[in-house]
Amino acid sequence: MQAHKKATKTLILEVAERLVAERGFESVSLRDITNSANVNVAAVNYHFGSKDKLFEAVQCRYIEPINEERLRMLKGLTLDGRVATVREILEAFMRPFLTVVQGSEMSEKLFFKLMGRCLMDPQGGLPQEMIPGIKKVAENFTRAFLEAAPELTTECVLWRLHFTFGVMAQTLLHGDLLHSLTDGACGDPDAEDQFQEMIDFCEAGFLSGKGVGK
Amino acid sequence: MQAHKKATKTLILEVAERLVAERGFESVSLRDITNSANVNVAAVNYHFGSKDKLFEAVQCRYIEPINEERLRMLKGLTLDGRVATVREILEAFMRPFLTVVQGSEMSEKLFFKLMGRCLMDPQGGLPQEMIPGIKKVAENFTRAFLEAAPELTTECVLWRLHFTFGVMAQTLLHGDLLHSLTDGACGDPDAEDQFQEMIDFCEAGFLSGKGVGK
DNA sequence: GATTTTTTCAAACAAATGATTTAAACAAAT
DNA sequence: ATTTGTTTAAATCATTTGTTTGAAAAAATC
Repeated sequence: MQAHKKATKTLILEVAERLVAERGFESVSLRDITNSANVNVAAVNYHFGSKDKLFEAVQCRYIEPINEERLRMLKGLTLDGRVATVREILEAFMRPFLTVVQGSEMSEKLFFKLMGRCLMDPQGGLPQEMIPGIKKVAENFTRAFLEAAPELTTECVLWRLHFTFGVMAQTLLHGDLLHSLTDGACGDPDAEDQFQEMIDFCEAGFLSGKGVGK
Repeated sequence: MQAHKKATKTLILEVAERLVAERGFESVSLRDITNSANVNVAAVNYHFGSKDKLFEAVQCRYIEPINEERLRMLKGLTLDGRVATVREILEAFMRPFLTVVQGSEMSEKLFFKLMGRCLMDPQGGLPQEMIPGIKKVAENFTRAFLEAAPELTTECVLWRLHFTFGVMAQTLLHGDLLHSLTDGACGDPDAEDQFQEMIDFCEAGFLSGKGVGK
Protein backbone atom coordinates (compact mmCIF):
# COMPACT_ATOMS: atom_id res chain seq x y z
CA MET A 1 0.00 0.00 0.00
CA GLN A 2 2.13 2.83 -1.30
CA ALA A 3 1.68 6.53 -0.77
CA HIS A 4 1.75 7.47 -4.44
CA LYS A 5 -0.87 4.96 -5.54
CA LYS A 6 -4.36 4.99 -4.13
CA ALA A 7 -5.27 1.83 -2.29
CA THR A 8 -7.31 -0.54 -4.45
CA LYS A 9 -10.12 -0.73 -1.95
CA THR A 10 -10.74 3.03 -1.87
CA LEU A 11 -10.28 3.24 -5.62
CA ILE A 12 -13.02 0.67 -6.14
CA LEU A 13 -15.29 2.47 -3.71
CA GLU A 14 -14.82 5.81 -5.42
CA VAL A 15 -15.38 4.46 -8.91
CA ALA A 16 -18.47 2.62 -7.70
CA GLU A 17 -19.78 5.86 -6.20
CA ARG A 18 -19.30 7.70 -9.45
CA LEU A 19 -20.92 5.05 -11.61
CA VAL A 20 -23.84 4.56 -9.24
CA ALA A 21 -24.38 8.31 -9.15
CA GLU A 22 -24.42 8.42 -12.93
CA ARG A 23 -26.46 5.30 -13.70
CA GLY A 24 -28.14 4.04 -10.52
CA PHE A 25 -27.43 0.93 -8.49
CA GLU A 26 -29.16 -1.66 -10.64
CA SER A 27 -27.48 -0.55 -13.84
CA VAL A 28 -23.90 -0.88 -12.66
CA SER A 29 -22.14 -4.25 -13.00
CA LEU A 30 -18.99 -5.41 -11.28
CA ARG A 31 -17.12 -5.28 -14.54
CA ASP A 32 -18.26 -1.75 -15.21
CA ILE A 33 -16.59 -0.84 -11.94
CA THR A 34 -13.42 -2.87 -12.25
CA ASN A 35 -12.80 -1.91 -15.85
CA SER A 36 -13.30 1.74 -15.06
CA ALA A 37 -10.93 1.43 -12.11
CA ASN A 38 -8.33 -0.62 -14.02
CA VAL A 39 -8.54 -3.32 -11.42
CA ASN A 40 -9.12 -7.06 -11.53
CA VAL A 41 -12.69 -8.33 -11.22
CA ALA A 42 -11.79 -10.49 -8.26
CA ALA A 43 -10.64 -7.45 -6.31
CA VAL A 44 -14.19 -6.51 -5.41
CA ASN A 45 -14.94 -9.83 -3.80
CA TYR A 46 -11.53 -9.87 -2.16
CA HIS A 47 -11.89 -6.44 -0.56
CA PHE A 48 -15.63 -6.23 0.03
CA GLY A 49 -16.85 -9.83 0.11
CA SER A 50 -19.57 -9.38 -2.50
CA LYS A 51 -21.21 -6.89 -4.79
CA ASP A 52 -24.01 -6.30 -2.30
CA LYS A 53 -21.54 -5.50 0.47
CA LEU A 54 -19.75 -3.05 -1.80
CA PHE A 55 -23.04 -1.32 -2.49
CA GLU A 56 -23.82 -1.24 1.21
CA ALA A 57 -20.50 0.50 1.76
CA VAL A 58 -21.40 3.01 -0.95
CA GLN A 59 -24.71 3.72 0.75
CA CYS A 60 -23.30 4.05 4.26
CA ARG A 61 -20.19 6.08 3.55
CA TYR A 62 -21.87 9.46 3.41
CA ILE A 63 -25.40 8.84 4.65
CA GLU A 64 -24.24 7.92 8.14
CA PRO A 65 -22.12 11.05 8.67
CA ILE A 66 -25.01 13.09 7.31
CA ASN A 67 -27.41 11.57 9.82
CA GLU A 68 -24.95 12.17 12.65
CA GLU A 69 -24.50 15.78 11.60
CA ARG A 70 -28.27 16.19 11.44
CA LEU A 71 -28.65 15.02 15.02
CA ARG A 72 -25.75 17.21 16.13
CA MET A 73 -27.26 20.30 14.55
CA LEU A 74 -30.68 19.52 15.95
CA LYS A 75 -29.26 19.08 19.44
CA GLY A 76 -27.54 22.46 19.13
CA LEU A 77 -30.89 24.08 18.47
CA THR A 78 -32.55 22.87 21.64
CA LEU A 79 -29.88 23.64 24.21
CA ASP A 80 -31.12 24.77 27.62
CA GLY A 81 -34.72 24.09 26.81
CA ARG A 82 -34.95 26.51 23.91
CA VAL A 83 -37.60 25.68 21.32
CA ALA A 84 -36.33 25.65 17.76
CA THR A 85 -38.28 27.10 14.85
CA VAL A 86 -39.53 25.01 11.95
CA ARG A 87 -37.07 26.81 9.71
CA GLU A 88 -34.12 25.97 11.94
CA ILE A 89 -35.14 22.33 12.09
CA LEU A 90 -35.42 22.17 8.31
CA GLU A 91 -31.99 23.72 8.11
CA ALA A 92 -30.63 21.01 10.42
CA PHE A 93 -32.29 18.42 8.22
CA MET A 94 -30.88 19.63 4.94
CA ARG A 95 -27.64 21.49 5.52
CA PRO A 96 -25.63 18.35 6.41
CA PHE A 97 -25.65 17.46 2.73
CA LEU A 98 -23.71 20.64 2.07
CA THR A 99 -21.45 20.17 5.07
CA VAL A 100 -20.51 16.61 4.22
CA VAL A 101 -19.98 17.14 0.50
CA GLN A 102 -17.40 19.78 1.29
CA GLY A 103 -15.43 17.30 3.38
CA SER A 104 -15.52 14.78 0.52
CA GLU A 105 -13.52 14.58 -2.66
CA MET A 106 -16.58 14.29 -4.89
CA SER A 107 -18.01 17.06 -7.01
CA GLU A 108 -21.22 18.53 -5.67
CA LYS A 109 -23.14 17.40 -8.70
CA LEU A 110 -22.12 13.75 -8.45
CA PHE A 111 -22.42 13.72 -4.69
CA PHE A 112 -25.98 14.99 -4.78
CA LYS A 113 -26.93 12.49 -7.43
CA LEU A 114 -25.47 9.68 -5.36
CA MET A 115 -27.33 10.83 -2.28
CA GLY A 116 -30.53 11.08 -4.28
CA ARG A 117 -30.09 7.48 -5.41
CA CYS A 118 -29.47 6.33 -1.86
CA LEU A 119 -32.67 8.03 -0.75
CA MET A 120 -34.85 6.85 -3.61
CA ASP A 121 -33.39 3.55 -4.87
CA PRO A 122 -32.01 1.97 -1.73
CA GLN A 123 -30.39 -1.20 -3.05
CA GLY A 124 -32.35 -4.19 -1.77
CA GLY A 125 -33.90 -2.23 1.04
CA LEU A 126 -31.83 -0.13 3.37
CA PRO A 127 -28.66 -1.74 4.76
CA GLN A 128 -29.47 -3.12 8.20
CA GLU A 129 -26.72 -1.19 9.87
CA MET A 130 -28.23 2.11 8.73
CA ILE A 131 -31.74 1.53 10.03
CA PRO A 132 -31.19 2.47 13.70
CA GLY A 133 -29.62 5.76 12.69
CA ILE A 134 -32.44 6.54 10.30
CA LYS A 135 -35.09 5.74 12.89
CA LYS A 136 -33.35 7.99 15.39
CA VAL A 137 -33.28 10.86 12.90
CA ALA A 138 -36.96 10.36 12.08
CA GLU A 139 -37.94 10.26 15.75
CA ASN A 140 -35.92 13.24 16.90
CA PHE A 141 -36.92 15.44 14.01
CA THR A 142 -40.56 14.48 14.37
CA ARG A 143 -40.44 15.40 18.04
CA ALA A 144 -38.71 18.69 17.27
CA PHE A 145 -41.26 19.62 14.62
CA LEU A 146 -44.10 18.80 17.01
CA GLU A 147 -42.62 21.18 19.57
CA ALA A 148 -42.00 23.87 16.98
CA ALA A 149 -45.52 23.64 15.59
CA PRO A 150 -47.63 22.30 18.45
CA GLU A 151 -50.84 23.02 16.59
CA LEU A 152 -50.04 20.21 14.16
CA THR A 153 -51.01 16.60 14.80
CA THR A 154 -48.41 13.83 14.76
CA GLU A 155 -49.85 12.40 11.57
CA CYS A 156 -49.63 15.77 9.92
CA VAL A 157 -46.00 16.25 10.91
CA LEU A 158 -45.12 12.79 9.65
CA TRP A 159 -46.71 13.46 6.30
CA ARG A 160 -45.03 16.82 5.93
CA LEU A 161 -41.68 15.37 6.86
CA HIS A 162 -42.36 12.82 4.17
CA PHE A 163 -43.09 15.57 1.66
CA THR A 164 -39.94 17.41 2.70
CA PHE A 165 -38.05 14.23 2.04
CA GLY A 166 -39.51 14.12 -1.46
CA VAL A 167 -38.52 17.72 -2.19
CA MET A 168 -34.98 16.94 -1.09
CA ALA A 169 -34.61 13.67 -2.95
CA GLN A 170 -35.98 15.18 -6.14
CA THR A 171 -33.65 18.14 -5.97
CA LEU A 172 -30.60 16.04 -5.16
CA LEU A 173 -31.33 13.50 -7.86
CA HIS A 174 -32.69 15.68 -10.64
CA GLY A 175 -31.44 19.14 -9.82
CA ASP A 176 -29.57 19.16 -13.11
CA LEU A 177 -32.48 17.90 -15.20
CA LEU A 178 -34.30 21.17 -14.69
CA HIS A 179 -31.65 22.95 -16.71
CA SER A 180 -31.94 20.67 -19.71
CA LEU A 181 -35.74 20.55 -19.70
CA THR A 182 -36.14 24.30 -19.47
CA ASP A 183 -33.14 25.27 -21.56
CA GLY A 184 -31.58 27.06 -18.61
CA ALA A 185 -34.67 29.13 -17.85
CA CYS A 186 -34.51 28.04 -14.22
CA GLY A 187 -31.34 30.05 -13.75
CA ASP A 188 -28.17 28.63 -12.30
CA PRO A 189 -28.32 29.04 -8.55
CA ASP A 190 -25.50 27.49 -6.57
CA ALA A 191 -26.15 24.72 -4.10
CA GLU A 192 -26.60 27.12 -1.21
CA ASP A 193 -29.33 29.04 -3.04
CA GLN A 194 -31.07 25.83 -4.00
CA PHE A 195 -31.14 24.80 -0.39
CA GLN A 196 -32.63 28.11 0.65
CA GLU A 197 -35.32 27.67 -2.00
CA MET A 198 -36.09 24.22 -0.66
CA ILE A 199 -36.26 25.48 2.89
CA ASP A 200 -38.57 28.36 1.90
CA PHE A 201 -40.88 25.92 0.17
CA CYS A 202 -40.93 23.33 2.94
CA GLU A 203 -41.20 25.85 5.77
CA ALA A 204 -44.31 27.31 4.21
CA GLY A 205 -45.64 23.80 3.60
CA PHE A 206 -45.05 22.83 7.22
CA LEU A 207 -46.76 25.91 8.57
CA SER A 208 -49.68 25.77 6.17
CA GLY A 209 -53.02 25.99 7.88
CA LYS A 210 -51.39 27.47 10.95
CA GLY A 211 -53.86 29.74 12.63
CA VAL A 212 -56.56 29.41 10.02
CA GLY A 213 -58.13 26.46 11.81
CA LYS A 214 -58.36 24.23 8.80
CA MET B 1 -57.69 -14.44 -29.39
CA GLN B 2 -60.52 -16.01 -27.45
CA ALA B 3 -63.01 -14.20 -25.29
CA HIS B 4 -62.59 -16.40 -22.23
CA LYS B 5 -58.81 -16.08 -22.11
CA LYS B 6 -57.07 -12.75 -21.79
CA ALA B 7 -54.99 -11.89 -24.79
CA THR B 8 -51.34 -12.74 -24.28
CA LYS B 9 -50.23 -9.24 -25.11
CA THR B 10 -52.36 -7.58 -22.44
CA LEU B 11 -51.51 -10.33 -19.99
CA ILE B 12 -47.81 -9.64 -20.45
CA LEU B 13 -48.34 -5.91 -20.10
CA GLU B 14 -50.30 -6.29 -16.89
CA VAL B 15 -47.85 -8.67 -15.29
CA ALA B 16 -44.99 -6.39 -16.29
CA GLU B 17 -46.78 -3.47 -14.68
CA ARG B 18 -47.21 -5.35 -11.43
CA LEU B 19 -43.63 -6.58 -11.27
CA VAL B 20 -42.18 -3.19 -12.20
CA ALA B 21 -44.34 -1.53 -9.56
CA GLU B 22 -43.09 -3.99 -6.96
CA ARG B 23 -39.40 -4.16 -7.88
CA GLY B 24 -38.54 -1.33 -10.26
CA PHE B 25 -37.68 -1.50 -13.94
CA GLU B 26 -34.06 -2.60 -13.71
CA SER B 27 -34.81 -5.50 -11.38
CA VAL B 28 -37.36 -7.22 -13.60
CA SER B 29 -36.20 -9.70 -16.23
CA LEU B 30 -38.10 -11.06 -19.19
CA ARG B 31 -38.29 -14.45 -17.52
CA ASP B 32 -39.68 -12.95 -14.34
CA ILE B 33 -42.49 -11.60 -16.46
CA THR B 34 -43.14 -14.60 -18.69
CA ASN B 35 -42.96 -17.11 -15.84
CA SER B 36 -45.33 -15.06 -13.74
CA ALA B 37 -47.68 -14.75 -16.69
CA ASN B 38 -47.38 -18.44 -17.67
CA VAL B 39 -46.35 -17.43 -21.13
CA ASN B 40 -43.44 -18.33 -23.35
CA VAL B 41 -40.35 -16.14 -23.28
CA ALA B 42 -40.52 -15.49 -26.99
CA ALA B 43 -43.97 -13.97 -26.62
CA VAL B 44 -42.54 -10.70 -25.38
CA ASN B 45 -40.35 -10.20 -28.41
CA TYR B 46 -43.15 -11.30 -30.67
CA HIS B 47 -45.74 -8.90 -29.29
CA PHE B 48 -43.58 -5.97 -28.29
CA GLY B 49 -40.41 -6.28 -30.36
CA SER B 50 -38.02 -6.10 -27.44
CA LYS B 51 -37.81 -5.73 -23.72
CA ASP B 52 -37.19 -2.00 -24.01
CA LYS B 53 -40.29 -1.51 -26.13
CA LEU B 54 -42.35 -3.44 -23.59
CA PHE B 55 -41.10 -1.15 -20.87
CA GLU B 56 -41.89 1.87 -23.00
CA ALA B 57 -45.44 0.59 -23.32
CA VAL B 58 -45.58 0.20 -19.55
CA GLN B 59 -44.46 3.76 -19.09
CA CYS B 60 -46.79 5.29 -21.67
CA ARG B 61 -49.96 3.37 -20.88
CA TYR B 62 -51.06 5.55 -17.97
CA ILE B 63 -48.72 8.53 -18.03
CA GLU B 64 -50.05 9.76 -21.35
CA PRO B 65 -53.71 9.72 -20.31
CA ILE B 66 -52.70 11.44 -17.09
CA ASN B 67 -50.93 14.20 -18.98
CA GLU B 68 -53.91 14.64 -21.29
CA GLU B 69 -56.26 14.84 -18.34
CA ARG B 70 -53.98 17.41 -16.72
CA LEU B 71 -54.15 19.64 -19.76
CA ARG B 72 -57.91 19.15 -20.01
CA MET B 73 -58.43 20.17 -16.38
CA LEU B 74 -56.11 23.12 -16.71
CA LYS B 75 -57.93 24.35 -19.79
CA GLY B 76 -61.20 24.12 -17.89
CA LEU B 77 -59.83 26.49 -15.27
CA THR B 78 -59.00 29.29 -17.64
CA LEU B 79 -62.14 29.45 -19.73
CA ASP B 80 -63.21 32.92 -20.88
CA GLY B 81 -60.08 34.57 -19.58
CA ARG B 82 -60.60 33.60 -15.95
CA VAL B 83 -57.37 33.38 -13.90
CA ALA B 84 -57.00 30.14 -11.96
CA THR B 85 -55.71 30.00 -8.40
CA VAL B 86 -52.50 28.20 -7.45
CA ARG B 87 -54.56 25.66 -5.57
CA GLU B 88 -56.73 24.91 -8.58
CA ILE B 89 -53.69 24.46 -10.78
CA LEU B 90 -52.13 22.08 -8.27
CA GLU B 91 -55.38 20.17 -8.25
CA ALA B 92 -55.24 19.91 -12.03
CA PHE B 93 -51.68 18.67 -11.76
CA MET B 94 -52.33 15.95 -9.22
CA ARG B 95 -55.90 14.77 -9.45
CA PRO B 96 -55.46 13.01 -12.81
CA PHE B 97 -53.62 10.26 -10.93
CA LEU B 98 -56.82 9.58 -9.00
CA THR B 99 -59.01 9.92 -12.06
CA VAL B 100 -56.98 7.54 -14.18
CA VAL B 101 -56.43 4.89 -11.52
CA GLN B 102 -60.20 4.59 -11.16
CA GLY B 103 -60.53 3.81 -14.84
CA SER B 104 -57.84 1.14 -14.59
CA GLU B 105 -57.96 -2.40 -13.28
CA MET B 106 -54.97 -1.95 -10.97
CA SER B 107 -55.14 -1.48 -7.25
CA GLU B 108 -54.44 2.07 -6.07
CA LYS B 109 -51.36 0.94 -4.18
CA LEU B 110 -49.71 -0.78 -7.14
CA PHE B 111 -50.78 1.92 -9.56
CA PHE B 112 -49.22 4.66 -7.46
CA LYS B 113 -46.00 2.72 -7.06
CA LEU B 114 -45.83 2.18 -10.79
CA MET B 115 -46.41 5.86 -11.46
CA GLY B 116 -43.76 6.76 -8.91
CA ARG B 117 -41.28 4.52 -10.70
CA CYS B 118 -42.13 6.08 -14.04
CA LEU B 119 -41.50 9.51 -12.58
CA MET B 120 -38.29 8.67 -10.76
CA ASP B 121 -36.67 5.75 -12.61
CA PRO B 122 -37.61 6.40 -16.21
CA GLN B 123 -36.14 3.40 -18.00
CA GLY B 124 -33.28 4.60 -20.17
CA GLY B 125 -34.45 8.17 -20.24
CA LEU B 126 -38.04 9.00 -21.04
CA PRO B 127 -39.54 7.27 -24.10
CA GLN B 128 -39.24 9.65 -27.03
CA GLU B 129 -42.93 9.53 -27.78
CA MET B 130 -43.73 10.90 -24.31
CA ILE B 131 -41.45 13.90 -24.39
CA PRO B 132 -43.64 16.30 -26.38
CA GLY B 133 -46.56 15.68 -24.03
CA ILE B 134 -44.38 16.23 -21.00
CA LYS B 135 -42.96 19.45 -22.37
CA LYS B 136 -46.45 20.69 -23.14
CA VAL B 137 -47.56 19.95 -19.58
CA ALA B 138 -44.52 21.69 -18.16
CA GLU B 139 -45.00 24.75 -20.33
CA ASN B 140 -48.73 25.15 -19.80
CA PHE B 141 -48.55 24.64 -16.06
CA THR B 142 -45.61 26.99 -15.71
CA ARG B 143 -47.53 29.66 -17.58
CA ALA B 144 -50.62 29.07 -15.47
CA PHE B 145 -48.64 29.33 -12.23
CA LEU B 146 -47.02 32.54 -13.42
CA GLU B 147 -50.44 34.05 -14.05
CA ALA B 148 -51.80 32.82 -10.75
CA ALA B 149 -48.84 34.21 -8.80
CA PRO B 150 -47.48 37.07 -10.91
CA GLU B 151 -45.17 38.19 -8.10
CA LEU B 152 -43.04 35.09 -8.63
CA THR B 153 -40.19 34.97 -11.13
CA THR B 154 -40.05 32.29 -13.81
CA GLU B 155 -37.07 30.65 -12.14
CA CYS B 156 -38.92 30.53 -8.86
CA VAL B 157 -41.99 28.90 -10.41
CA LEU B 158 -39.83 26.33 -12.16
CA TRP B 159 -38.10 25.39 -8.95
CA ARG B 160 -41.35 25.14 -7.04
CA LEU B 161 -42.92 23.03 -9.75
CA HIS B 162 -39.86 20.85 -9.42
CA PHE B 163 -40.39 20.59 -5.67
CA THR B 164 -44.05 19.77 -6.20
CA PHE B 165 -42.96 17.02 -8.50
CA GLY B 166 -40.76 15.63 -5.74
CA VAL B 167 -43.57 15.68 -3.20
CA MET B 168 -45.77 13.80 -5.62
CA ALA B 169 -43.22 11.22 -6.68
CA GLN B 170 -42.23 10.52 -3.09
CA THR B 171 -45.82 10.04 -2.02
CA LEU B 172 -46.71 7.85 -4.97
CA LEU B 173 -43.63 5.70 -4.62
CA HIS B 174 -43.23 5.48 -0.87
CA GLY B 175 -46.65 6.31 0.47
CA ASP B 176 -46.77 2.89 2.07
CA LEU B 177 -43.30 3.06 3.59
CA LEU B 178 -44.47 5.70 6.04
CA HIS B 179 -46.69 3.14 7.69
CA SER B 180 -43.96 0.60 8.26
CA LEU B 181 -41.40 3.13 9.44
CA THR B 182 -43.72 4.77 11.93
CA ASP B 183 -45.65 1.68 12.96
CA GLY B 184 -48.85 3.19 11.66
CA ALA B 185 -48.46 6.46 13.56
CA CYS B 186 -49.06 8.40 10.35
CA GLY B 187 -52.66 7.28 10.32
CA ASP B 188 -54.35 5.63 7.37
CA PRO B 189 -55.77 8.36 5.20
CA ASP B 190 -57.27 7.32 1.91
CA ALA B 191 -55.82 8.49 -1.36
CA GLU B 192 -58.11 11.50 -1.55
CA ASP B 193 -56.94 12.75 1.86
CA GLN B 194 -53.31 12.20 0.93
CA PHE B 195 -53.79 14.32 -2.16
CA GLN B 196 -55.38 17.10 -0.13
CA GLU B 197 -52.40 17.00 2.25
CA MET B 198 -50.03 17.25 -0.70
CA ILE B 199 -51.96 20.13 -2.17
CA ASP B 200 -52.00 21.98 1.15
CA PHE B 201 -48.26 21.56 1.47
CA CYS B 202 -47.43 22.58 -2.08
CA GLU B 203 -49.87 25.45 -2.20
CA ALA B 204 -48.26 27.01 0.84
CA GLY B 205 -44.83 26.34 -0.63
CA PHE B 206 -45.80 27.99 -3.89
CA LEU B 207 -47.14 31.08 -2.18
CA SER B 208 -44.30 31.39 0.28
CA GLY B 209 -42.78 34.84 0.37
CA LYS B 210 -45.89 36.27 -1.24
CA GLY B 211 -46.20 39.85 -0.15
CA VAL B 212 -43.22 39.89 2.13
CA GLY B 213 -40.95 41.11 -0.65
CA LYS B 214 -38.22 38.57 -0.10
C1' DG C 1 17.73 -12.91 3.21
C1' DA C 2 14.20 -16.12 4.30
C1' DT C 3 9.48 -16.65 5.69
C1' DT C 4 5.01 -15.41 6.17
C1' DT C 5 1.13 -12.63 5.01
C1' DT C 6 -1.34 -9.84 1.99
C1' DT C 7 -2.65 -8.56 -2.46
C1' DT C 8 -3.15 -9.14 -7.50
C1' DC C 9 -4.26 -11.52 -11.67
C1' DA C 10 -5.79 -14.55 -15.48
C1' DA C 11 -8.83 -18.08 -16.05
C1' DA C 12 -12.77 -20.49 -15.39
C1' DC C 13 -17.41 -21.33 -13.18
C1' DA C 14 -22.41 -21.83 -13.21
C1' DA C 15 -26.36 -19.21 -13.68
C1' DA C 16 -29.09 -15.79 -15.87
C1' DT C 17 -29.84 -12.52 -19.45
C1' DG C 18 -32.24 -10.76 -24.04
C1' DA C 19 -32.86 -12.41 -28.46
C1' DT C 20 -33.68 -15.68 -32.38
C1' DT C 21 -34.94 -19.67 -34.93
C1' DT C 22 -37.85 -23.38 -36.42
C1' DA C 23 -41.76 -25.89 -36.18
C1' DA C 24 -46.20 -26.73 -34.46
C1' DA C 25 -50.92 -25.12 -33.19
C1' DC C 26 -54.53 -22.13 -34.01
C1' DA C 27 -58.19 -19.15 -36.08
C1' DA C 28 -60.47 -17.10 -39.95
C1' DA C 29 -61.49 -16.85 -44.81
C1' DT C 30 -62.11 -18.86 -49.11
C1' DA D 1 -61.34 -28.89 -46.71
C1' DT D 2 -57.69 -26.03 -47.78
C1' DT D 3 -55.34 -22.12 -47.56
C1' DT D 4 -53.85 -18.03 -45.25
C1' DG D 5 -52.10 -15.26 -41.61
C1' DT D 6 -51.44 -15.13 -36.73
C1' DT D 7 -50.00 -16.85 -32.42
C1' DT D 8 -47.59 -20.12 -29.31
C1' DA D 9 -43.88 -23.25 -28.04
C1' DA D 10 -39.33 -25.62 -27.28
C1' DA D 11 -34.73 -25.31 -28.11
C1' DT D 12 -30.74 -22.76 -28.84
C1' DC D 13 -27.64 -18.44 -29.33
C1' DA D 14 -24.18 -15.40 -27.82
C1' DT D 15 -23.44 -12.27 -23.85
C1' DT D 16 -23.24 -10.89 -19.50
C1' DT D 17 -23.83 -11.65 -14.76
C1' DG D 18 -21.53 -12.46 -9.77
C1' DT D 19 -18.37 -15.50 -7.83
C1' DT D 20 -14.48 -18.71 -7.10
C1' DT D 21 -10.01 -20.76 -7.87
C1' DG D 22 -5.01 -21.35 -7.73
C1' DA D 23 -0.86 -19.57 -8.77
C1' DA D 24 2.08 -15.49 -9.18
C1' DA D 25 3.53 -11.11 -7.33
C1' DA D 26 4.25 -7.78 -3.74
C1' DA D 27 4.69 -6.32 0.96
C1' DA D 28 5.44 -7.04 5.57
C1' DT D 29 7.57 -9.61 9.30
C1' DC D 30 11.07 -11.94 11.42
